[in-house]
Amino acid sequence: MRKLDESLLGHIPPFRNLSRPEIRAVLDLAEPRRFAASTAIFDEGQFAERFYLLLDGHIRVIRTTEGGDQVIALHIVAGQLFGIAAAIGRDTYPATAMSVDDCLVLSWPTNQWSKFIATYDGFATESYKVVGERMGEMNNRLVEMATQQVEQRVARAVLRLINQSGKKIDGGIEIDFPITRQNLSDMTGTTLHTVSRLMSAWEKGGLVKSSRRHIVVTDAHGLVVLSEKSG
Amino acid sequence: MRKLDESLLGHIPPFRNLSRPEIRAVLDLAEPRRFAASTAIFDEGQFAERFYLLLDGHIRVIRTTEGGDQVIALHIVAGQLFGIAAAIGRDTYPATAMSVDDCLVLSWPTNQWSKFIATYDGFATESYKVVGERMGEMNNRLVEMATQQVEQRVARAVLRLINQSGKKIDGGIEIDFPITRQNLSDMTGTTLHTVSRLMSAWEKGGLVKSSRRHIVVTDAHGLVVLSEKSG
DNA sequence: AGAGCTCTTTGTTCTTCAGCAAACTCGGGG
DNA sequence: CCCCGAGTTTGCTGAAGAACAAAGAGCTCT
Repeated sequence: MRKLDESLLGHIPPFRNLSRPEIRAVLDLAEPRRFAASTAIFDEGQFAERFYLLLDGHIRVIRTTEGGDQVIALHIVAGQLFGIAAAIGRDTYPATAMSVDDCLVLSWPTNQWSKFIATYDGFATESYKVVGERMGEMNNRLVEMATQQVEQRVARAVLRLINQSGKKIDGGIEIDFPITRQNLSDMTGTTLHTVSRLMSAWEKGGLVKSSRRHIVVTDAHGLVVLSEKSG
Repeated sequence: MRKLDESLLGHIPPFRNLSRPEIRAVLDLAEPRRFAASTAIFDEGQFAERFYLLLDGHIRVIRTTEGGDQVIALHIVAGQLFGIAAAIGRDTYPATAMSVDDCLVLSWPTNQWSKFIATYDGFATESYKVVGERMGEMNNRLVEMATQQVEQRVARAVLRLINQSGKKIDGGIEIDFPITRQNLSDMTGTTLHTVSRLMSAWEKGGLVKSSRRHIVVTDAHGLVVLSEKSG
């Protein structure tokens, strides 16, 4: 296997403060791997053998209920750690990680976690910041779910997606990975039918443009206004 | 001020592995304080100057929306750390902490956090476990909010409360702190009216007994069955 | 090019639960 | 001891959105 290049990690927050030789050491322990779209990287409840860094692509973190309902807890974008059960004192993964598109990931054995934390300057801080951000996001979503109507929730979900991984194109901002109405409904606790109706209405109102598994927001401000409309 | 007794901390998880002199050192840095019922200990967004340990009483962690809606994110029971913004790389509190009943708390300056983590054996591990547990609980609630009906959600909320701080009395398990229908509705994203109706129905069905700000679960198993009823 | 997916749209019906309204009850403070 | 306020109950109405149903539209694989 070809050696991984050090420039891969140099600019990624948890590794930003590391010296060249340190990055080399980290990379030598890493296992790189490609996942095709819609592949499970690990499953909820599984023993957390490794922790991961997403280098390229998008990952969905999913929980499934006994009843078979799916809830998308969050999306991971390139440059983020995931599967870091160890960071929160767990030894199993709390949710399933599924590749959305083609993904390139690095992973390390979980037993290296405490070494990384102890050894590498800034790694602990940045990792816990990631935990904090995810917690904050979940918290916000909890509040939304408890207080907002479906239309507001879906609008916010779309806005969150374009903030996290929107790509500016002419005529708007596009979500740069495939996403279905069903996915959006799994993020907001509604049905694909309702999402479809909302999207149609928004499209008529000139807020978005969408095609199969693809969404472009043409009037982000309008969506924000909508998402703040008091129920 | 009278010196705090070492037995206070000896059995509390994050401090369990500490030696006598270490506990002494920790206690000497702590500021003990009593809060009357329904007092804010800190507010959402405020600079996280200190972190806390609840020695006695119950605390509600609350988020308030611009629209004035309240959402109860979680309850803290005696023996738990709270206000540990530092653990998740934040410098402000993500939510408001409000005493439910009379509370006795210890607190330390946040700048001691990293010292505690670095110095005291087991403190880091246990603290991150706490973060993990809360994250898990929030995650579960998110899934519930997205997939379950009101009755199931309220049933689960009550069950969670008796698990966390239920007291066995004859004839059932009581929630050992004051709680209103409004509170329960703030935990489940519904209205006090709906909760009231549910409680009345449950009382008729022999599942609970309740009076003003006080709930006793007389048939926990029945509630579990109810909470699992597929929507 | 066609078959067969998966994804999307749109219509109709039905349920759940929020909103509004008003009365009642408990408990504590003046 | 009575008043007042916080907490609770209950009835009624209406709206949001889920469920059910069915058809249409792109992609992809032979």
